[in-house]
Amino acid sequence: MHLLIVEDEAGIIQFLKQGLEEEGYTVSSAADGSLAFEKIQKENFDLVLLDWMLPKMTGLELCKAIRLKNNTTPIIFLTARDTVQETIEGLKAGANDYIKKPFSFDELLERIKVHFRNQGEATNLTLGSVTIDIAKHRVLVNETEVAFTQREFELLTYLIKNKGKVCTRTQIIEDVWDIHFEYDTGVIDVFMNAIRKKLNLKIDQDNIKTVRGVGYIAND
Amino acid sequence: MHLLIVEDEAGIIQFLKQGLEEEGYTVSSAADGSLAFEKIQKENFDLVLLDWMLPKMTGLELCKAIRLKNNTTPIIFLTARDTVQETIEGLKAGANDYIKKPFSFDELLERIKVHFRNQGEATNLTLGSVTIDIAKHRVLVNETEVAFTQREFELLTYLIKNKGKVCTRTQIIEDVWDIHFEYDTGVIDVFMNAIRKKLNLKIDQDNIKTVRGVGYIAND
DNA sequence: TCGCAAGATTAATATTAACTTAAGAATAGC
DNA sequence: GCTATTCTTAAGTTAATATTAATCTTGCGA
Repeated sequence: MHLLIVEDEAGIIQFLKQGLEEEGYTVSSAADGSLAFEKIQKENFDLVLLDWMLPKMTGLELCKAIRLKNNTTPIIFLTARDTVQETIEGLKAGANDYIKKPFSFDELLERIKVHFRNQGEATNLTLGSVTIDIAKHRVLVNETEVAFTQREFELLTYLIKNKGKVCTRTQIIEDVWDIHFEYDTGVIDVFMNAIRKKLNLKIDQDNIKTVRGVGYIAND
Repeated sequence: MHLLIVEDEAGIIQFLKQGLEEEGYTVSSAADGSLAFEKIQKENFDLVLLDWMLPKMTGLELCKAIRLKNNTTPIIFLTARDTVQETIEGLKAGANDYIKKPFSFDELLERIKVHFRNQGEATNLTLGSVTIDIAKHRVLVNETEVAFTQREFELLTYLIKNKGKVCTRTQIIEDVWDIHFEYDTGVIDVFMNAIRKKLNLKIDQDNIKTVRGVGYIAND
């Protein structure tokens, strides 16, 4: 994980850098907004810690600039100002979070972890009595393992990851099969059939419903 | 977007619910932890606002319980306590964010939006007591689901998206049926009829009016 | 107020989408 | 290179939905 600290006070940089590196992060820093902007364009950071007040370009301006480039790297503001209004400005400008100075290092660390937690895959997915262990590539139905082939597994996890949302046939073909052109096929039906059989799901009443003319939807 | 507020003070629920509904969210509430836990198991919420202190089961316990079930719905803590240590506990337990009471409604709103920003547009359309959940491809009339076919669904959402504007028959045939040449047909009537039946709308007084010689218009 | 045209309603027919199965093609493992 | 497994295509079947057409109702102008 590669973090960028944008901050003009060398002492704070030093303090953060040391602590974060001890936690296993790779840490870079930039002393002002324009330097930071260049770095962000060049390298891919996993998260940016951004001081609200900076020389040359304020943190808020930098944040806006980054988002204008359609860059979605998570940004956490470090702000001394705690008026609600300004905080809101930051979030509106596309920041993902903020933390008020003075903050404890532990608190910052937890905040950072929260942002990564959501990105790293959850290792377990569930749908009713079905559990998927992504890491082990296993599917359990009521604690009992059921053998799934690769495609079956991918299709099922896709549906479960999008639990509660309709997955259209087009989306499925794009995201699971990675086919990006108009494509008329019956594969999805075949695999849905296989999955339902293995999970003992009835077509109408159970966890994976077909939405006629659209696609499928999984629900607990 | 469907939010769950877990909070024991009726006044706060009322305040939040009203404000959030005005913003277009669907809002449910639960007065204690165990009730909330049941609801979360049954329904798919897009986000949970969780009071730190609750009767029966504290917010922290509830949060842990939810995450134990591999449920990854975003959780925002509403906390009066602002000691760093406890906040960190919440984040460690799997919460995604917290906000300190007393908070301004705007601040809360921005926080919520931040969580949704990466996920996509709000997916609810409404017309009077009718709600359309695009993501789930469902139509609710007074909280009750009514089955709609693909065409019915498309026609209804088209009318609602153009709420307040007259949709001419030609526009409807073009946009909903995708037919771009002169075409004399009665299909629209048939579908309007079906939709009105399903929504229990009277022709004259209700939300979808006929504009004789032109087309139809939807209005709250 | 009569007649006509637009719209509503209903039933029948046509069309389309999905399910299911089986068989052939591709792939991976030996 | 052979075999077993998995993936894909294809075709038959069924069920759901869309459309047409025919009839009934209503609103509106002459």
